Amino acid sequence: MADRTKRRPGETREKLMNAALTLVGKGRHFASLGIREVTRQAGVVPTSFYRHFRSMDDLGLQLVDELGLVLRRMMREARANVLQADKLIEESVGIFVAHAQANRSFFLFMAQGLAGESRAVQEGIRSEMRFFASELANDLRRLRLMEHLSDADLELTCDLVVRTVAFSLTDLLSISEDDDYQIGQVRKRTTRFLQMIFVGAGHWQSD
Amino acid sequence: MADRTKRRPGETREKLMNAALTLVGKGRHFASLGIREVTRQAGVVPTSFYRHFRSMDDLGLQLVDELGLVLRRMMREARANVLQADKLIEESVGIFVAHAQANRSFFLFMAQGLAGESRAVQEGIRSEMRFFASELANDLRRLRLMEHLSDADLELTCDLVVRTVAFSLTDLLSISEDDDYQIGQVRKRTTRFLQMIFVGAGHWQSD
DNA sequence: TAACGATGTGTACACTTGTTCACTTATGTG
DNA sequence: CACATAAGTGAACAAGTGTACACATCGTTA
Repeated sequence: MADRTKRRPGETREKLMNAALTLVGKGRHFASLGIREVTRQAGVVPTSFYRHFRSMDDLGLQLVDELGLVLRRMMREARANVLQADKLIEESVGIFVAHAQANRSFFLFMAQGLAGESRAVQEGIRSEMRFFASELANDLRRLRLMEHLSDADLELTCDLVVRTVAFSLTDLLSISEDDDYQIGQVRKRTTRFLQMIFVGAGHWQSD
Repeated sequence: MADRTKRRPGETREKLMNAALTLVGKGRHFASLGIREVTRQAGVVPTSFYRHFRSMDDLGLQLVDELGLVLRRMMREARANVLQADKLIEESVGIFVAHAQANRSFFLFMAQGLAGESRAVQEGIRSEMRFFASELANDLRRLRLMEHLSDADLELTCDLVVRTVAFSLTDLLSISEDDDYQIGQVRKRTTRFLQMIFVGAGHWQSD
């Protein structure tokens, strides 16, 4: 009676995940969300939740998986657009900031999850970051950059870069979505951070 | 009838703050704590909460203030113990790790608050980190280190250092309290991060 | 077409939650 | 000492919570 149209499979599942993200985007913390709250936001009856998720933690885990996709899309774009090495850092940061703005709720969820309540979600996000760092290391090798570094030191550098960018994320998410001046400030600052790290890596002696 | 002893002023207030920290230490997220839950943990009747705090956010804010004291104590110890410049990084990281272990719940709360629910708590923690960074910059000036850097670039460097250490915090807090091997790994890794940053700062051209 | 499994719905129940109110008790100052 | 004020208490309430159960509906496959 309530629904007069046919159901697309997995529709409610998406609605629930989007609802959780929406609430996070509105400033709520994921750990404080309840099942009823999410289903209400999704326009779905509470019982439906259990058809798709065992618990809130479970939903969080599945969000981490989707977060992985977002990150991969971002990497692909960066690889396609960054051509010359001298603008590498600046452009990459630009792309990152753009993606963070476009998927605000997702990244908000990621930033929360790093120190979140569910150990599994925490580990999932950490794992995504490790993957990101190792991909970055591959790219640098491919571009014949930082060739004097040992594999371990290159990995160290990339880890530091990813952490720095992730922290900038929290800066970005704590300011207004359309405060272009402040966004520009964060971008400039992040760029300088990375430049300083790469200067350090450039003079690093692997011994 | 329930209490047979005299009351020390501010005792319940402390009990409540400690209760919140205890729960955070047990793996809960601060944003998901409720007033009743905290009072229960503190062994106090729910109504008492309102005698000291307006809301959970309020309690969070007051925790941030105490966090400030912890950080200041840590800085003082670092200043007293770090004598020669060549071991500066290693020893500072050691002191930091020791404090993080000794005040686990406090730092857990700090890590959570950075991407937390309350904007005010978030801003408070950020402000503590800024203060920490500027103190670090003062110390480096006093020790006649990094004299080739402009004030702005020195501040940039210190900010990056503090961020890196703060991120290591989340590594530290996600591993077991008494897994000495892993703790040593985090310490080594953090030390190398900072060394790389300072190599970068050492070769940085302020122009 | 018949039957089945996956998905969505409505109702119900036992708890927990935040907050209020009127009350007792302790503390410190005139 | 008396008294004002701060701190702690217990009962109560309306609202919200997670979860279970039985039932309805859809798409697919036999």
